Amino acid sequence: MEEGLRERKKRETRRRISDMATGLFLMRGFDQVTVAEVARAADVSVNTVFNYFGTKEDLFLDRQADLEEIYRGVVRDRRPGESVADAFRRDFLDALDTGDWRYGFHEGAEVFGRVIAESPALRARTLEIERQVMACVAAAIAEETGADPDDVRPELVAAQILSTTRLLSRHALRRRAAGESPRETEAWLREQAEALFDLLESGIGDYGRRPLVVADDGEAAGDHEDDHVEGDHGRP
Amino acid sequence: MEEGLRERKKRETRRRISDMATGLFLMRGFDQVTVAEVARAADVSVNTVFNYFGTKEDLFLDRQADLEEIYRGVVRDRRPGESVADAFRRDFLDALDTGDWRYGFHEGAEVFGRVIAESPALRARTLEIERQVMACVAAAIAEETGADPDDVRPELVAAQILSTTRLLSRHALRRRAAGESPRETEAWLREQAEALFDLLESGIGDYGRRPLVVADDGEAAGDHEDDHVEGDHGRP
DNA sequence: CCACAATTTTGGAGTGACTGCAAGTTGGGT
DNA sequence: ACCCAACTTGCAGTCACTCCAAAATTGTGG
Repeated sequence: MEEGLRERKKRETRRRISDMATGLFLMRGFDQVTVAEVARAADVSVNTVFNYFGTKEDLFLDRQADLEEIYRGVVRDRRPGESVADAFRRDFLDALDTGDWRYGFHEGAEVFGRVIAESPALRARTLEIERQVMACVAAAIAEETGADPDDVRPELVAAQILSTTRLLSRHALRRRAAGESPRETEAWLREQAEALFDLLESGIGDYGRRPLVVADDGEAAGDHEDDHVEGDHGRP
Repeated sequence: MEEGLRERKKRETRRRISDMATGLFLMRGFDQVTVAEVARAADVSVNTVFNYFGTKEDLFLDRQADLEEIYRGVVRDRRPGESVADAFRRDFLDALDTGDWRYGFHEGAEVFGRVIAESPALRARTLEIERQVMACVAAAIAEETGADPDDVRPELVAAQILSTTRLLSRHALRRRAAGESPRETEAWLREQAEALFDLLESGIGDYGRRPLVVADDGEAAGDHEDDHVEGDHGRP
């Protein structure tokens, strides 16, 4: 059985709902659009929406599976001589070249990012997805290197690499949102990616080290800078 | 003005609500307790609960400000000769000695952890808090080292260090939940903390590196456990 | 073409978090 | 005693989400 009418209609309905939802969210913001509206736009009932998507957030963020598959590939298909960190560095720079969506460089990524940034619910879901992707990458690394089940290092490596790429993506979005041109942002990203991955690979063990002996006249690396701490105890 | 009756009552009410809520959540789980129940237990109206706490999750997770203050101190008060990573390693091991709550080693942490793990809403909020704490630590590092506002390294260092401690805490909770004794878990933690911080400080650049030359005969491709950097993960 | 079963869709009636508003109630200063 | 401000409360409403049973639709065998 290649594909019955039933399967096709289901796929189409799902696609229609997802597209309508994405369009509305991009246009008016996540919190300003109700699920009922999405349902009406897609010409289905609210219950049908929840039949296809577990939560409202899933209407907007439904690429987790793809992401996991891609990252698994990055780990699995790394080249001879490449470490895991090397492979991700290359993948990041490749994605930068091709404008791939996986790190948020695709066309319209700024709008996408803004919508997420403006909605607490979407931010939360994004973090949860990142966590699960991290676990997935850790599992891939563990399997690939044949690490002991009790070995925590695969998780550490995954966390550190993905922290790095996430940091780069976030800053790229912020810069684009602040009006920087794509060219500038890309150049900045390329430079920073090299710097951060270098730091990542060689270790942060010396970062911010206090000088053992206090020079009485000049100031050595990483010194005082105490005006007053800007108190930000507030809750969100 | 020292403290009027009004202030005292407010403080007491807030405390009563928080305590009642925590007690109920620990006993029956977060999702099994409604805000209305908390309100009834604290002898206030539902609106009053939301007057003190912005969301239901905040009833359970209200230590973010404390956490930020502590971590700021760890960065600011690191000793001569200590790097940021060193300071956090020391803080982690100190907390392990004193059974401090900040990394989840305090009495009853398992129940606490289980309640969080079982509620998607609480998990999400936890991630958001971790993100904000990370930003706070990054800011502290940037200020302390006098880093350029465009320098991304403080954020990277903060992310990596906190990823490490989070990883350790999470595994500790899982082990305790799986029935391991406090003594065993503590010993495991001490060992792993040293190993992970060592890896963190010296860099993960070689982790999982594929061999450059492939022996052509047989199957020496690269799915054996000898293709990752050696390191002892001797367990007790 | 006609049952008949399996699956999908839908409406309706909840639940629970959270908001806004207008009316109490209380504490502090005069 | 009086008043203002802050705090509390009840009430009505929105919205995401769930449960359930009744249609509507599709696939299958006669």
